[in-house]
Formats: sequence, structure tokens, C-alpha cells
Amino acid sequence: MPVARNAPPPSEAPPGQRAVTMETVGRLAGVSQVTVSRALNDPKKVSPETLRKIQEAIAVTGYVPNALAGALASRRSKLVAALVPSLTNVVYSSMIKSLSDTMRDGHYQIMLSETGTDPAQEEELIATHLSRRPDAIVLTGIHHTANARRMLLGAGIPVVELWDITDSPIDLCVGFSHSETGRAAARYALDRGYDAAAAISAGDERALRRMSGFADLWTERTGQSVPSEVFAPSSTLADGRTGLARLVDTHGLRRGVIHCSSDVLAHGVLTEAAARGLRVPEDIAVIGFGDQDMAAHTYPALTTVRVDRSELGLQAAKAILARFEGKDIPPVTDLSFSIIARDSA
Amino acid sequence: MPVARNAPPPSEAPPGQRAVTMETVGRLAGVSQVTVSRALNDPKKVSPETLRKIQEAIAVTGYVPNALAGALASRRSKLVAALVPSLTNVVYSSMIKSLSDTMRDGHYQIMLSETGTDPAQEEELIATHLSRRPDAIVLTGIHHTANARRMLLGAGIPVVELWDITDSPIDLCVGFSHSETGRAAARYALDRGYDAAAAISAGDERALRRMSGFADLWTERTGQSVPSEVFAPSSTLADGRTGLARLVDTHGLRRGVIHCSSDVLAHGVLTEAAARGLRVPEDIAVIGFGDQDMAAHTYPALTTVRVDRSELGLQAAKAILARFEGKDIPPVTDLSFSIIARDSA
DNA sequence: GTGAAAGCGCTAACAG
DNA sequence: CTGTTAGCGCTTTCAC
Repeated sequence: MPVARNAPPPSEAPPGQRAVTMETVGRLAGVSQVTVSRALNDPKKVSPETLRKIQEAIAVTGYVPNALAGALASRRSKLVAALVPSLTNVVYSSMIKSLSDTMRDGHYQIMLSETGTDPAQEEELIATHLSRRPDAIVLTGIHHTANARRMLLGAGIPVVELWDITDSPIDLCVGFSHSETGRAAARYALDRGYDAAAAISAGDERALRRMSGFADLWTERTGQSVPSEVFAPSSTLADGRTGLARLVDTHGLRRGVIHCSSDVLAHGVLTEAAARGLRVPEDIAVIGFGDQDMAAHTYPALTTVRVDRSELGLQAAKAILARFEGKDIPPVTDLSFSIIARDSA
Repeated sequence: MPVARNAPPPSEAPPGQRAVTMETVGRLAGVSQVTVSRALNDPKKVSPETLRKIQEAIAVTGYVPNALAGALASRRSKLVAALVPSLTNVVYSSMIKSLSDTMRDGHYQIMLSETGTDPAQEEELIATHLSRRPDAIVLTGIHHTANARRMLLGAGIPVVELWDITDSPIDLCVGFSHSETGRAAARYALDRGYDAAAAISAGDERALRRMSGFADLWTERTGQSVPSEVFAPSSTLADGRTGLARLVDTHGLRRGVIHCSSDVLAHGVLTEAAARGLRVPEDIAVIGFGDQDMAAHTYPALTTVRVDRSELGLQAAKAILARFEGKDIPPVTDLSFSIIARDSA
């Protein structure tokens, strides 16, 4: 292994060293610059002999193509922008992984950024991403500022809104109905015979819709109200613990099923229950959301709503790729979800 | 809310609609294209009156700057590439978050990609990222292919290797000694009076060095060997559970302290212990690594090695920014770590 | 304070 | 199969 010790030039001013360009490579190989371009983008169009010479020149010079120039000239950046509320939430990052992986097969690269839950900040990031001239853009959710919509529309590229559905997407959307997942969870709980319910939710818009779905159906069917605790938009194990503690200590909850807007929150409830010596599901039953990897391995194993995050990323990628090929495709993809019954409820 | 329904043009061929350029904006504002450029990059150089006209024209046209062209001309992309082994592991994503946040203040954007643990795949991604001409690049770890090192060196930009330290960084490195964290954990366990030890580790290179550090010191001091279970590079709760199960069932471990290469693994051990009715820390004590958010909220609360992931991202960002300003800075930053004593050991 | 000219490094026609 | 000619939309001198 080469022991490299050197200090790259300061990067304030443009790098001093003259860039190695296709011109350089071409000169060394005894051909013109265009031929180098062809050798790289469409090798079939170049004779084996000159191809060899060019490859040699590339190796010698350590040439690295300038995708900036390429994108400018071809008007195709091979870049797909993706904006998610949080980078640290596996729920999004696992979806991004499948998106990246499928797009990579088509030689597209993902430009990822974190928007938080503020549409204004999202708007700003949309602008900076659009300035990099991506070939498509993927957003989380269906709520964006009016200005963001204008920019998106004006960009003339495929726009995919993920994680939710609407009748009027900007362009395409793939997701599912959040309130329906909540209603399904309530139906499941009712079928199981639980006769009291509560809810713990993260404060973001989609999580709240899941909670409302649960509470609404529960109230419709039983006439009971559903006490709830709402936390910050990004849910933590600690919030789940606090949530159960409050439900028990201040709402006087003794037993029943608790609907959590995420598996992490549910895991927190499980943890707090263990710490308090409450039996799950006998005393407290818990339903999570997301079916993260850990859900099957908590103790007791978590009953949860499964949404296929890889599928989300995959469908988004497929839709984009289809658009690139000029196919026209249905604007909204309604992904299904299901209740995974395990031991916690 | 505007109800937009429209189908963007197919993107196979270059988008049909003529792009709105600085030229367009300038014409509308009655000035030349350069003036628009100045208005955007250095408003002071433009008279208030024309500035106003330009801003108006920008609003009317919905002009979005083309950062590709800007980067090509200025030889500065305002882009920083970052490569991490995993997007879904909070350990990396939380570091990326602090890196992004600080770089954003300097108007730099992060281009993030996932490399997995294979240096060859990393090399490939380094190439594609370098082709986008980032102004700096951040890598995970200090092991890279020889070819990757060449490209990195040739790029003439700041290169930061994160999460580890070495005497011969490619350019800069900021991290800590992994084996030292393991040794510190062993010392802690010895001080606490534990007289038997085992280890569970993820299979990646740095995790294994943490485990070795622990085992080596333990053996040096006690003469005992340390049974261990090693899993895939990305650790899961399930692996932690399996790890404890194997340690108990096949290695006949009855009691002692278990060193885990991550908090997630440790959480799994806690879970399996609960499922088996083992008391923590009386029967089985557990030491994690990372001090993730959840570590303080497991039951019992996790004793762990804290490394400040935000600090990692922050220091990387500061180093890069310093380089941009032409300052020259120490090539290696050794970040400290500490043992957080909670209830699990 | 503003403009004209000359590229940045590449791809896209068009020739031959 | 290969080369020539034009740009892509900006920033960077250098003038005025």
C-alpha cells in the first residue's frame, strides 16, 4: 500500500494544476478530443486499436471525466434529487437505499438532502437542487409551498411525491393512505377484543393522520374517546417511554391497546412497560407502524403495520425510469399495507 | 392550494422548452447577461435600480440558475462528496447530518453515497463522485484501494478520512483509535469487578478492532480468553439476540460482561436477556458502543462508549472550510471518547 | 456600474 | 471510423 503524504493545493483559488481533459488524453493517444468522448460513451464506434491507445492514455494520465461539462453539453445530468424529512430515520433511509440502488443500475446518481418538516425549508432545498439540473426529483409527502410547485412544474422533469397519495399530484405520486393504516389498526384491535385504546404519535403531518384514522374508527365503533400523547416530528425511544408513562400516570390508563405512529415509539412503550412491570399484551397491548427490522425482535415481538419501504423506493425509481423512456404511466400508485400480527397486540 | 395537473415533457430527449437563462432575464430587465450574473453573485456591484429590475425579471420568468454551468466556468462546484458504508445506520447518518448542516452554512451541498464495506465498490463511487468535481471529499475509514488513493490525490481537493486515525492519511483524517475504545471498555469492566467476559461484534473492520482491543486487554490482565460471536458488517437487534443466545447455549456462558461493538447489538443482548429471564447486570452485564440516543432509554439503561458523532461531522466540516480558506491545518485530529456508566454494566 | 469577449470541458450534429 | 464546428449557460478578465 502506497504511503501517501502530501498536501493538496489550497482550494480557495481554482486548483492550480491544469486539468487533465479529453484533449490531453486525445493528444497522448494521437486522436482528437471527440474520439476520446466516443471511446468513453460509445466504445463500439471506435476502432479496437485506437480504443486501446485511448485507454492507455487514460490510465497514464489518470483522467477523470468532467461530468459537469458533460451534463451542460448534453442537458442530461444523470442526477436524481431526493428530499427527505430526516436522514437519520431508517424509515426514510431504507427507502432511499432502494431508490439509489435501482437508479444506480440505470447509471443515475442520487443527490440527497434533509428538509426537516418545514415546507419553507423544503422550498429552499428544492431551489438549490433544481439548480444542479437533476433529471428527476423525488419529494416526501404531498404538501409543498405554492412557489415550490411552480419551480417543480417549470423544471420540466419528472417529479415524484412519495409516502402519500393525492388526486392531484404535481406529476406522479406513490404511497398509501395514512389514515387508512390507522383505521386498519383500529379494526384489528377491535377484532382482537380490546375494549380500551390510546395513542402515541410523532407530531408530523402524516403520523398525525395515522393516529386520527385510528382514533376516528375507534370512536365510531365504540363511542369511546381515545386519549393521546403527541411528541416532536421525529420519534424516539424516549418519547415512547414518556408517552406510556403519561398515559398511565396522568390519563390513568390501566389497560388497553396503544396505537403508536412508529415502531420506535412502540419499542419505547414496550420498554417502559417492562420497566414498570406491566405485562404485554395482557395489561398493555401495543401496535406499531412501519415494521422496521427490529420489530420482529423486540420482546415481546411487535405487532405492527407493514409498509414496504423498499417498494416505495423501487416504484419511484421505476416510474422515473419509465418517464425517461417516454412511456406515460399512471400518475398515482397506491401501495398496499398490511397488519403484521405478532405478540404485542 | 393550487391544483396542478400536468404532465411534464418526456425527458429522454433534451427537454423541449427553451431554458430560462441569465440572457433571458437580462433581456427582460434591459441589461446584459453579465449584469444578471453580478446581481446574483455580488449584488453590491449592481445599482439598486437595475437590481430591482433584475429581481423582477427573475420572479416573472421563474429563473433558476444553472449551477452546472456556473461550476464549469468558475471551477468551483460548491459540492462536497461524502461516502459512508451505510445510509441506514444512524451512526453514520447522524454524523452526516452535522457535516451537512455546517457545510450548508458555507453554502456547500453534500453529495452522499453508500459504499458498503467493499473497497472496490468504494473506489467505483469515488470515481463517479470525483467526476462531478466536488470541492472536497469525505470518506469513511482509512482503508482504500491503491487506485482510489491515486484518484483522490490527483483530484487536488481536500480529502478527509473519517472515523479512524492513521499516521499517513491521504490528506486529513479525523477520528479515534478503535482498539483503544475496546481497551477502555475492558479496563472499565475489570474495575467493576467482573471476572468473565465475552464479545459480540459486527464483522466490519473497525468493529473488529474494537473487539480485539477489548479482548486483548482482558486477556493480558486475566489470562482468560474471550469467547466471541461475529456477525455481518451491519449490526441488527436480531444479531444481538442471537449473539447472546449462542454465547449462552453453545459457549456455556453463565455470567460475565459482554462487550458489544455497537449499541444496537447491545440492545439485542438486553432484549434476549429479558426474554430468557436473565438479570442485567447481575447475571449478564452489557457494554455497548456509540451512545446512540436510545442507549439512555433502554431497560436497563445501557453502559456504553460515547463517541461524539456530531463532533466528527463538525470537525470534518471545519477542516474542509479551513482548507478552502487556505489555512493549513494539522493532518490528524484525534477525537476523544468516554465510557458512559449506566445500569447495564 | 456595465458590457464584450473568451473560455470552462464536454456533446451534438454534420462532414468526410 | 474519425474529425470539425458549434454551442451548453455560466464566470472571468479587460474595457469603457
